[in-house]
Amino acid sequence: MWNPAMPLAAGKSLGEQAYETIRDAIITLELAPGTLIYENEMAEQLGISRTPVRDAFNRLIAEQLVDVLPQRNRRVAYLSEDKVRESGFVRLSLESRAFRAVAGRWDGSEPFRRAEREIGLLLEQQAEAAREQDAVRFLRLDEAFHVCILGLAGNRTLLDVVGQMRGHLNRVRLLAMKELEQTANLVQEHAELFERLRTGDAEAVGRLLEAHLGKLEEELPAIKEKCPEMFRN
Amino acid sequence: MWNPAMPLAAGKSLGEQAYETIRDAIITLELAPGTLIYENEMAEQLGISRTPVRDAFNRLIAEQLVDVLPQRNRRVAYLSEDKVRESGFVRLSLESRAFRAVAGRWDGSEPFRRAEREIGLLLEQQAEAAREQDAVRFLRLDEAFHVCILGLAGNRTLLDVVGQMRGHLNRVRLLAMKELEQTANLVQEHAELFERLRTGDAEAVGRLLEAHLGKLEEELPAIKEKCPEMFRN
DNA sequence: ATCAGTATACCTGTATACAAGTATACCTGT
DNA sequence: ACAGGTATACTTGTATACAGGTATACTGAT
Repeated sequence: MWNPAMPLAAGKSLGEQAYETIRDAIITLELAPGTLIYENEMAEQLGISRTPVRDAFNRLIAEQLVDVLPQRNRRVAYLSEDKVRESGFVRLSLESRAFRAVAGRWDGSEPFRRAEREIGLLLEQQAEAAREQDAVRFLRLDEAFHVCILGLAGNRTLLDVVGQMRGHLNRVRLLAMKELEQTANLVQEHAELFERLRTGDAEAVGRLLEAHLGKLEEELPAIKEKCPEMFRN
Repeated sequence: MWNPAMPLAAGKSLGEQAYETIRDAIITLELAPGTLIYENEMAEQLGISRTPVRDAFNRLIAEQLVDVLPQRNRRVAYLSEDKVRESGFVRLSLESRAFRAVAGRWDGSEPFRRAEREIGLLLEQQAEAAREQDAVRFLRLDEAFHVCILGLAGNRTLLDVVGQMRGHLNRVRLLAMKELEQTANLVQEHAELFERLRTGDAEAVGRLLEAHLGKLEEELPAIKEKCPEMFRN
C-alpha cells in the first residue's frame, strides 16, 4: 500500500491538492496498479474529509487512471498492453505532426531562442538524472522537454491531449527505466532531436521521434514479463 | 436561459444523469455559450441536491465545456475560433489516420458486414434529417456514422479522444447547419466516403475526409459574423 | 452628488449526516 | 461438516449544514 502521511501543498483547494497528490502517487507507482482505494481511507491519510477526495477520484476516473468496478469500488487502473499501444498511437500521430511543424518554423525569433536556452538546461539535467538512475526525475524532465517543444506549435488542445496520453504511458515508461536501465540512450536521442529541430530538418525529426517513442512498445514484452502483477491483459 | 424542468432518466446515478442532461443542453445550444450556471439553481431545476450537480459540473469543466472564472463562478464555455482550429487539427490528424487504416482492412468479414448494414441505415436517416432541417438529429446521426467507422479501427482510446474533440466542434457545427443550411452536401460526402471505404481506396478516403472535416473552418468566419455573442476571441 | 465604509446576499469549498446496496462473517439447522 | 439465512460492517451516493470569500447595495459623511 501507501502509508506516508502526505503533506498537502498550499494555495489551492483541498480537492485540487488531493488530486495532484494522488495522481502523483499513481504515476510514480507508489500507489501500485490494482490497488483498491477508498474515499474514507484516503481522506484520513490526507487529513481531510471525503468530499475533496471524492472530487479527486472523479477526475482520476475521467482520466482513466482509476477504474470503477461493477460494485462501484475504485481501483488504481492496471497497466495494459492495449492501452499502451492505443495511447502510443495517438501520441505519436499528434506529436510527430506537431514536431515537424515546429521544425519547419524554427528561426532566431524570441520564443525559439528562449526554448533553446531552456532545452539546453533540460538536457544537462536529464544527463544528470540518468547518471544517478533517478527514473522519476528523469521522466519529469523528459516531459518538460516534450512540452517545451509542443508549446511552440501553438496548439493548447493538442498539448492537453498529449498530456493525457502521457499519463497512461508514463507508468510503463517508469517501469522500463527502473527495470531495464536504458536512460542514457534517451538523452542522446533528445539531443539529436533537438539538433534536427534547430536546423529545421523536419523529415529527420519525424523519423527520430517515431523511433524515440516507438521504443516503449518494443520493451513492453520484457516489462510485462518482469512485473506481470501490474498488468491486466 | 433554460427553464424547462428536465426529466432525469432512470437506472444511473443522479450525478451521471445530471451530467448527461446538462451536457446535452450545452451541446445543443439550449444552454447558450457564456451563460453563468450555478449549482443551486441547476439543482433546483433538476429537483436534486447540489452534490450530484457539482459532480456534473466538474466533469464538464474537465471537458472544457464549462469554464471556471477567476471568482470561481462557472460559465458555459464560449465558442472560440482557436478552439475550433485546434480541435479540428487534432480530430483530423487522428480520424484521417484511422479511416485510412480501416479502408486498408475492409473485407467481407462479419464486423465489416455489420458496419455496412448500419451505415446504410444511417445514411437514409441522415437524408431524412437533412430534408426536415433537423440539425440536432442530423448531428447525432453524423456522430454515429463516424463512430461506427472508427470503431472498426479497434482503438478505444482514439475513439474517446475524437469524441472529446467533437464535443468542442459540435456546437459550431450545429450553428453552421442552423444558420447556413447546407446539410444536403454532407450526406453526399458521407455516401462517397463510405463507398471509398468499402472499395479500400485509402488515398481517396484521406482526401475526402480532409475536405469533409475542413469545411467547418471555411464556414467559421460566416458563423462568427452571424452569432458574435457566442464567441470569445 | 460622490465617495467610503459597512452590511448583506450569494456562491462555492468543505465537512458531516444519512440512505441504500453489497459482501462478509457468523450462526443455526440438517 | 456443510448449506442457508440473517446480521453486521463497509462502501459509495446523496443531502444538508457550515465556513470563507466576493460582489453588491445601502448608508452616512464630506
